[in-house]
Amino acid sequence: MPKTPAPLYEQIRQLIVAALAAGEWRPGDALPSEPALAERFGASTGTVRRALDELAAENLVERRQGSGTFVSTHAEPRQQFRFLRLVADDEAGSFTRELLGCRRLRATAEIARALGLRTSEPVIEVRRLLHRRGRPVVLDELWLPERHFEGLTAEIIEGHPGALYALFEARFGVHMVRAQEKLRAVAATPEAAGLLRVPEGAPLLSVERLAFTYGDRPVELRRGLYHTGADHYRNDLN
Amino acid sequence: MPKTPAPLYEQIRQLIVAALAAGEWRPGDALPSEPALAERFGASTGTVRRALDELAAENLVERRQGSGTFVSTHAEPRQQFRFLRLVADDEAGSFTRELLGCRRLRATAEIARALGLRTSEPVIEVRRLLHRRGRPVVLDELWLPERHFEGLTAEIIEGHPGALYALFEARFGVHMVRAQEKLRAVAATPEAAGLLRVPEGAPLLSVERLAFTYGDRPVELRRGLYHTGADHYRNDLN
DNA sequence: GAGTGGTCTAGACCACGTA
DNA sequence: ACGTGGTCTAGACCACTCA
Repeated sequence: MPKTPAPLYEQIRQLIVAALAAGEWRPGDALPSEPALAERFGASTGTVRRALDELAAENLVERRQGSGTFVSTHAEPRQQFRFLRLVADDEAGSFTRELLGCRRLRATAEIARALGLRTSEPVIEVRRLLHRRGRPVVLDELWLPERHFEGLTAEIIEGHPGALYALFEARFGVHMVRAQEKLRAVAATPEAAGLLRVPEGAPLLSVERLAFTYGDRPVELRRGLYHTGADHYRNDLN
Repeated sequence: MPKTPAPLYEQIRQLIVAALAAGEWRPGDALPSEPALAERFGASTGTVRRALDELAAENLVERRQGSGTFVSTHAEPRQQFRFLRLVADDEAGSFTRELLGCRRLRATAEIARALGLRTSEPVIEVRRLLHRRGRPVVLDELWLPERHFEGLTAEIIEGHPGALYALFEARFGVHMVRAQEKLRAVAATPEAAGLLRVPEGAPLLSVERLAFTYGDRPVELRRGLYHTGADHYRNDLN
């Protein structure tokens, strides 16, 4: 039985993703208008429109009536904490960052497997704290393949005012598209307890995140320890 | 400045939701065909189609090519554990249920607030365990407004083979549409520790869920304690 | 074969943002 | 005033399901 080819709007969607991955349009840029894209792909505007709507639903592009269709960017205020689901119980207060360290090391087996690297390939490790109302609530450790983040240092991170993902985008051309998280409750190690100012062994929410760029390529492994005393992780199911 | 009226497809969407809430079509039923609905609402099939597509995206209906559009039901195998995000680290093994109790009581202030009841209105409390590979992994406590679940007893729960939400749907006509969860890491109380067979004070994942039926009416408050030793809570972000 | 949803098109008109 | 995306329509044809 001959397999039905993917519908035209899906093919066009994939072509646009490929163009995004190739950097034809950068985050924040406007895409060509619907008629222009329809011309380029030899389809009707309705079909192109469908492809763009799918991309908008995936948060790869953002549509603005009267203005155009734009490549999503983490630099935008609304996207700032797009992947951070921790909210204060009273919904108030924002985060401040404290960088703990940034160093180069060789991937452990676990990190290599997650990121699709060979063991002992170089990765960059970043550690930091997030505070809310002066109290530490999140201890983040993240690992990045060095080949995509060459030259990342503590100074660069400290010198950037926005979110980490905005920095990655602006400086290394790596845009995070989606992520997968695994949550567990764990007991605070002595080190984590000290940094988060909780008793040793206190329950913490462990959030292991694998983040992907265009084309489902994993480019960041992150492990967060959340102190859920006055904050909680919010999730909407449907 | 005169506010633009909601687009036609959105008005139609809301009319269909109202019909679902009124029970015009029950879970599992087929909706009328697109041309029939277009006739009923005085719109083109394209517009009705858009309304149905939105409802399908919200999981209120399910579309089956060649067959029709059907009201979603938790009785269907794929929907069985639609809201349960706990998966085994090795992705294998399924759950078995053990009912611990079912009793009638008066709503505490917290339960009343969450469910939009007056304090001390009657609610039904259900407690149960979920096991995987013979080990207890989830301790659930849930509270339901009695006025929507009149006559619910342990016998009824034990006599029903499928998921709780399928039972609620079949017996009480209450279909759960979406839910909101708040996650925290907590220390096991003596009782929870005993039931989940972990040491007292061991870290557990607390999952507080508020579930809604058609029209965003909250009809269930649930608190789960998950033992995340060999399982984790999975969440996909985009 | 009849009926359903899925794809694709062409075109009209509207609402919005920008200049 | 112009160009953008948003809504709505009408109709052709395809793919799938089921009797």
